[in-house]
Amino acid sequence: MVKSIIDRPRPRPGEPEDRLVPSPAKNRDLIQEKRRRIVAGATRVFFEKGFHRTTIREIALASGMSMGQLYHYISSKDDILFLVYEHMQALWFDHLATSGIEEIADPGQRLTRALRCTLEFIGQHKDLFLFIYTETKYLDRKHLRVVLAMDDRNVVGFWRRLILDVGWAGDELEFAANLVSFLMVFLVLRGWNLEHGGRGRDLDDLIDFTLRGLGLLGERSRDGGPR
Amino acid sequence: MVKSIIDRPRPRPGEPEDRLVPSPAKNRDLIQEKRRRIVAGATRVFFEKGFHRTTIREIALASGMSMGQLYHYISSKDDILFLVYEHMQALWFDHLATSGIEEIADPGQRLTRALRCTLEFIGQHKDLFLFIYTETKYLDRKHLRVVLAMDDRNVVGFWRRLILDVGWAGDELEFAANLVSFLMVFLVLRGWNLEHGGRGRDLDDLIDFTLRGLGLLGERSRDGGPR
Amino acid sequence: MVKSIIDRPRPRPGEPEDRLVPSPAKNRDLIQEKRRRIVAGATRVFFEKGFHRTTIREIALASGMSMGQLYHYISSKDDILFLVYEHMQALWFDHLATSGIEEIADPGQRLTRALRCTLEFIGQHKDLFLFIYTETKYLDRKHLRVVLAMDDRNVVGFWRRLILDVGWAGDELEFAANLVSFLMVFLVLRGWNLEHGGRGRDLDDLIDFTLRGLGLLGERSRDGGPR
Amino acid sequence: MVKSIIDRPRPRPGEPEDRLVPSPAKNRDLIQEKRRRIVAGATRVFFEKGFHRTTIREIALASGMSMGQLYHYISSKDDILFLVYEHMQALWFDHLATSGIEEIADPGQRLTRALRCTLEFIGQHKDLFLFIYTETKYLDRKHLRVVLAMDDRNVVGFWRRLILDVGWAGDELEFAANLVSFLMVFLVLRGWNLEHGGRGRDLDDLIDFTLRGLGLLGERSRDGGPR
DNA sequence: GATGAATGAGGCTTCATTCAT
DNA sequence: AATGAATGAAGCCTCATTCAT
Repeated sequence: MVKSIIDRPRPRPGEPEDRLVPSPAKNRDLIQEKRRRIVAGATRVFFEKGFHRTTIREIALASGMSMGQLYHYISSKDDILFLVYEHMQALWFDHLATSGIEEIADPGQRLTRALRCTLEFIGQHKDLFLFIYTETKYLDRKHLRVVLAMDDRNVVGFWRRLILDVGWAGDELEFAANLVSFLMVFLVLRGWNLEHGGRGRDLDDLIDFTLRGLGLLGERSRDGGPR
Repeated sequence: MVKSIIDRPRPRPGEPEDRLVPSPAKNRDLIQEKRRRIVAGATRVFFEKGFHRTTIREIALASGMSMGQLYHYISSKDDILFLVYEHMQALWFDHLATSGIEEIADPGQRLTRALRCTLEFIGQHKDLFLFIYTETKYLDRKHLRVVLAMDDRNVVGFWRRLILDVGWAGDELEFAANLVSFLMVFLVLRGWNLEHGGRGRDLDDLIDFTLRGLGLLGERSRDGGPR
Repeated sequence: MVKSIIDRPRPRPGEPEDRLVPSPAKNRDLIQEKRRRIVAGATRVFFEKGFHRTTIREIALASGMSMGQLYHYISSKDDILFLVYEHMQALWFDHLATSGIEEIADPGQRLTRALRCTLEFIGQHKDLFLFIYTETKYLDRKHLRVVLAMDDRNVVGFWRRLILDVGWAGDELEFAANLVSFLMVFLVLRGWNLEHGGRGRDLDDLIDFTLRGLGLLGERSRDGGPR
Repeated sequence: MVKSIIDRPRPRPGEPEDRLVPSPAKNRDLIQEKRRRIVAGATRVFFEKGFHRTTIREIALASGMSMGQLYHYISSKDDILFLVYEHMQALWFDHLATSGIEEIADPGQRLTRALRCTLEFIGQHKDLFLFIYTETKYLDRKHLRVVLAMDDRNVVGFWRRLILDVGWAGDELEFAANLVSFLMVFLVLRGWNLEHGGRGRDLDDLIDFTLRGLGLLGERSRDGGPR
């Protein structure tokens, strides 16, 4: 069961990534290493100027590569957006994998913990999420299809399983899993006008709201509930 | 009190819009009329290709204007994005104003009605909201500042007042109002993977979830609650 | 002889100006009045932004006219440049005419006085001269020909006559008259790096230099010479 | 002392030119070579139509480059104007450097020789000087500041030193150096109405006039004087 | 005579991608 | 495998002039 919750999607040879982000390079490890640098460099500039306003030249510079080299490991600007997305998911899964969620026996507590764990992670990568959630739609059709599938399988799927465990069923499961997935980025996407209060509270409040919305927390109170 | 809930923000002479979207044209009515056409034309093409991929030439064509004429009534591509945003808010306020919300005496029922009313409106303008919520960040700093202020005052402010009426207070009010505002676009932003089920249910489910999350609905049940 | 020195060139009906700057308007006085306003408005904006960077719209605004009205009294942007030039010459001649130069019997003193008088005038209209001496070349061929002819007849001609009176002759006369004409704008065209010293001296120094260059002042000394 | 008179200002790495005319190109030699071609091509078309009426496309064509390539080596149209200016100064200094001026021991003869040498040079590059002296003012503030500084340092500075050597001093030095600098372009800027006479004479006449104006030539005579 | 909205060609600049070295 | 120079199609915006009212 553990495996079914956190199932980090590493692309394997011959798998989607290869078809989506083709490269003439032979050495698979080198490709991985270079792409890591590309993602690292690209995000840095993307966060400042957004996807459209960032030029390939700037990405190459930030990645410490020449433009020729860059195009040796990717084949279009869109590819980079896709790699960033993939990178985000990998990071998230790694975070979850080391959080001990899987060892929690009680479904309610496991869900609560997953929420907190995810929110903490997102809070640590605000820029990344802000970026992804506003730029993803600009992927070309080909990449977009895959990203949406990844999101449904990995992210929504993750919540689907956890919610299923607390006893949900039917059509509403799909609804609930998507909604939770959506709520997780609330603080980041709306963060700008929540600056005033105690940061810590927001996180608890959001978890409470989510659980209560799901009907897992009786009445409004920040002290009670299965944590 | 009625007035304080729905307070449609029409720009007056000398008001923000004039400074933000300057035009050499003298006739204010003509400006309004032409800008209406620009917004209508622009949204049509924006929905298809997104802001960045849409050219000014296409906008002019879709608006039935020459490029020169277009630039007689706006002064940059960003202006158009801003006008679209403004248009959305005006539409929303008009919708609320004719919905009879203000006549509902009970605060809980009024909130519920406002939620439904807003969701219906957003549902009728999916393209518009999908577009706005992913492109707004690309406004230049000048326009962005105003848009965020408008959102806080008009949209968040609307929920703030309604939530206040049901007995909330303190820091959480801000949190709650923003969260509700955020939830309203859930169906639109995530709509793509909720296609399967009965469409009608989603709306009710989201209202329930929201009210329950706010602690205004006792237990999970799709039959109960103040509708 | 007096007349031959200062011969203010007022265009008469059917004269050059009419052919060069056509207008459908009938009332000659009205044309004059409107054009005065155009020149006044245009120079104001020209001085700030230069000819090319100033738009017709700005000129209309600065002249307190509509664009339609503007084009009723001129027929191209170049026309305005031409009118400005003409205006400058008219101003200069008026200045000379009221300076009493003509009454000075001694040719040397008359020349000296004319130099000073011109320099003072130019000093009072720095912007105008700076503008004219860098933009004139942008006149279209038709206007340019006339402007050059006017300059040769009125400005160079003015110096030609004065220099002739002090006893010059031959080919050198042409050379000298042109050179003096050229020297008069030195302070304005180069003024920027002569800011330090006493402004008053520059004027005297330039007169001395000119007279000495012409061989009309024995040795270098700012005290001697026919003033 | 020799060195202090003709000090051709070649831009070095990290020097002004780099900041003023940025380029993404790496190879410095290639930049030099390409810019040489740009200047050569640009001047050819500038001379015909002036700066404002010449399009970037025409410059690219005349330089034998694509527009993309052109913008690889400059970053705005103004840059080109600046490069032309710089080119003119480099040419002039080269001309002076090979003229043997520095070997002339007598200050008066050295000055006279410098005047002639400069006039000959200007005469050989009429178009260039005519162009530069009427377009410089259209440089944007950033470039203009540098151009004026260059002129003051290189051109005016050159005359300043020569005049100093013949025994001038004080405030008048500045005045005299600027005036001489100004007089050098007289023939070019006014050339159009000196076409008739013997061309050769003009040059001598101007030198005489200048020296006499400076008080270095006793009386008016075209035979005497230190040549 | 007056108004100012409308035209539309053309200006400068950018940049993802390719390819010779 | 690596480099970075080269391409050229668009992109956004301007503005002198005309013309319907």
